[in-house]
Amino acid sequence: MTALPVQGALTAPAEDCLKAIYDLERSGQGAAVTTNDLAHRLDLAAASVTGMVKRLADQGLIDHAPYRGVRLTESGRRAALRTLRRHRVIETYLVQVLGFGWDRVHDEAERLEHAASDELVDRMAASLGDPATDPHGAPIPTREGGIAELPAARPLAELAEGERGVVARVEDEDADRLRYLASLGVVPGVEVEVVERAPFGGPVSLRVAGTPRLIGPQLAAQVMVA
Amino acid sequence: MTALPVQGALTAPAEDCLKAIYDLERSGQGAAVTTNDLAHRLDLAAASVTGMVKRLADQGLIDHAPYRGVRLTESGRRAALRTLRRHRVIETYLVQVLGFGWDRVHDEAERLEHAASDELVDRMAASLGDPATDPHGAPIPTREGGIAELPAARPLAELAEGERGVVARVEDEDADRLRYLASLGVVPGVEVEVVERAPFGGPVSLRVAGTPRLIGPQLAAQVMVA
DNA sequence: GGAAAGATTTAGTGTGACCTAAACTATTCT
DNA sequence: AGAATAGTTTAGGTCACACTAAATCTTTCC
Repeated sequence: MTALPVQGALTAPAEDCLKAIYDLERSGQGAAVTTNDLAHRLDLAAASVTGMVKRLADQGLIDHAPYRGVRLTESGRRAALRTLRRHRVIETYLVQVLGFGWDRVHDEAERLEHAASDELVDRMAASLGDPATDPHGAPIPTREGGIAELPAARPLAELAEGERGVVARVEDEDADRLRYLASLGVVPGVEVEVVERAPFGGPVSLRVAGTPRLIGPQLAAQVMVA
Repeated sequence: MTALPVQGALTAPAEDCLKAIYDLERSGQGAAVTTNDLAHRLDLAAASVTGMVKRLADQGLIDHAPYRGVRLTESGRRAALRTLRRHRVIETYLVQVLGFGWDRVHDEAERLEHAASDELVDRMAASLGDPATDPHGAPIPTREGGIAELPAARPLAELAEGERGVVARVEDEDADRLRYLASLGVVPGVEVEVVERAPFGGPVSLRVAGTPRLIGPQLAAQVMVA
């Protein structure tokens, strides 16, 4: 496209790629992010990622060691955080001000984040009282490019029987799964208690704010509790 | 980019082109819109317009008679009005809810209109009480694709000495000119009276809500009064 | 009516972003 | 260590969107 990005000149695919790298660097501890990981995450052919990576490296946003992986540079990290801030502020605004469903905001924000100016995002944030987290419980980077460490939390899937905690965030972008979790009452802030865990990564039986629920292992891995 | 358009699959440049055609069809009465007009309006080389026109014609959005010009089809008109609605709702929202200046919203809306879903736009419109016009006084197309006729109004530049009226809209997209007009108090709704007109399209001396002002001929041509 | 002027289209380039298929590198397994 | 496997890059193709330069069509003006 060429649909033209707001200003500093990054294209939407480039911003998406940086965001994905940022995210994968966070989860995979310290290891360089591989082409394959990115391809899966972005739903692209690996060869396409190689091309994007080359462009980003040319712009000094990432370091690329061929066949070895990719790492954000300082300026790449800043760009990623700027996009992440946009995304999360927009999500929060859509939910809190415009009444979008928790599970519906992701795609909308995914598009708007590439079109909204920093000023717009700052105004949205200000009108929300500069919230620290988005509706899924993820921290919102500040205007200045800082970001709170993810509050310590373990996946629900790893809690032992009898343990209890409060849902800190839900790390999922799939609307169906989010909707399903929301329908069970599993949203940031509610208290959960693990009643029983099937072995070998089976389903988890729990109490969500008192009522008994059963959720599968994949889902349980996305729900972070503190 | 290919920054990816919201859904039905039109790209941002394509939407911009349709909007421009719609607009030019309105102003030039009945005549087909020429490649050159579009090139000027969109700030592109004429050859680039020919290419875009070909793509739009292939999709049945316009009829193109080579060397003769272009006309919107029914479906092209609908697409143009959808984009126009997005644009004007977004502008209105930015001004009324987020406190943007009247003169600053255009560029922001220009980008957002290609990323915002119909649902988002409808929610914005609803939260504004489904306004009929945008901050510049231009009518906002409805959800259903209708649009009010532009209220009858003449350019300020054509009023005779002694005539008075109310500013209906300001047909300009240039932020500097809008800011200047706003600084003179020339915004939709205010009463103006022509005190004196220099001949041969010279400046116009007027009273804006009582206070004397002087504005040049180009600007006066953009200010529509009823 | 024909030639100059002006508008429009065609031809040929370049870039970003995607793809598949083939070549290559690194790792892992015996 | 060498071969199979898995992951990565290169090669080559496509499409949308821009450009300039060259052809072509229309109109307008004697």
